[in-house]
Amino acid sequence: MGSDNARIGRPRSEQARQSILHAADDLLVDVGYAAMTMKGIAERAGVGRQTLYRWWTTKAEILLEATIDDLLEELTTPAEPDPVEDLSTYLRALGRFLLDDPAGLAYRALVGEAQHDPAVRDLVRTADPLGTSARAVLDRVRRTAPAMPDPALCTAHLVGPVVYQVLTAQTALPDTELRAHVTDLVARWSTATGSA
Amino acid sequence: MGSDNARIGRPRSEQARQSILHAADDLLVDVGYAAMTMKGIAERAGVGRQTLYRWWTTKAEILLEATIDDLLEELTTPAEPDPVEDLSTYLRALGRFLLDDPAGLAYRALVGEAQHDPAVRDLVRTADPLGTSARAVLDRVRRTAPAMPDPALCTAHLVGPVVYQVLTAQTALPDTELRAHVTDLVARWSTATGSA
DNA sequence: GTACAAACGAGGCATTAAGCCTCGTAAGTC
DNA sequence: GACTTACGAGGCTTAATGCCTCGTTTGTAC
Repeated sequence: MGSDNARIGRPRSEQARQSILHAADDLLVDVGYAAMTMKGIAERAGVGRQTLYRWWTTKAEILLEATIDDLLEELTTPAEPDPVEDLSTYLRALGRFLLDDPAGLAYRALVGEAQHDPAVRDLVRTADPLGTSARAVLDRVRRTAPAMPDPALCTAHLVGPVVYQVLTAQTALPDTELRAHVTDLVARWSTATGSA
Repeated sequence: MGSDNARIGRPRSEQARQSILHAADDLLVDVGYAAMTMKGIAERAGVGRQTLYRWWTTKAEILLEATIDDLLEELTTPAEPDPVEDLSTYLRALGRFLLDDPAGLAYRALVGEAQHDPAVRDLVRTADPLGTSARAVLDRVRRTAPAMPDPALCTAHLVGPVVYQVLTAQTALPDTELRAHVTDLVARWSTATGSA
């Protein structure tokens, strides 16, 4: 599908760009990722197909650009003094986001496509919107949790269960489980170590 | 793509079926999931395309059937007396499996496709091979961990971080992190409760 | 304001896979 | 040995991809 040549720049008209990104977003919600086509995006946006191919290589690229701002905004939760509360709030928001929000649907579709297409894998890994949002929360917690390891590992431990549950079961984890999970993590990160 | 009509039964010749399943498996490794086609599978297996459409609806269905046995076998780890050791061994095997094993590659591709196609989502959720394998290990641990909640939740907590890390970063979690994670889980499941 | 160049909408094109259809053939059953 | 069902082969319609060429518009240089 996608070749190697990367497009640089943007459409001349910012309004056209917004039309395209909105068209992609709407199409995803309307027909799903599989039935979403470059042709369909172009038609819904009222632009020529070549305009799409000029600035983007795949529908995944368009979709990521269309949703990344919403994604980062939705996953920015207010700081709370208690670390457990802070992280729980974040995970609750994450679960809701992945299940119900259009941008969450887009993120799931992109992670899915990343399993099929190496170019999309690199794209999502580089943007890493979920990791970025998690890092923001984890940085707040770090003051009270000196034993926190590498942020990437923390992120995986923190969000892994939630993401796994949504990807495989289309379900959110119950609140009590979320709290227990976060409590364990904070305890381990606060004291010297939690294992052998 | 996939309609609603479910195929029942199998090819008349078991040998033909094996050829098809092997062809699907090989094709996945050779060209990746995206470039894998029904046409390609049929040609490599030396069967007519209609034979594929007669018994399966999508390449995902073929792939799942082709790899589910390997998958369950690879993720069956020997019992160990210490629960922490038992679960750690399982998670280590899971990480290796998802990263390196052809059946692990297939599982990732299927989870990816499940984000695009509701039919595949149901298919994978019903088969739930990873959940099945995790349950086997968790059942062994249950004796020493009376406070374990719903197996589905336990599975999400146990394997979530590992799966997330592989899906998003194509990386395994380090051994020390795995142990710390498992230690926390076992501690919580052993005592009355780990949260408020 | 006029000239120029780049991007644009439109749509034609070759290529390819999906999924259905119909052939004639090869198995298994009674 | 007749009947039935699956089979391989491949033709077909439809539709998306990604490239191409047409005018035409639009923003900039003079």
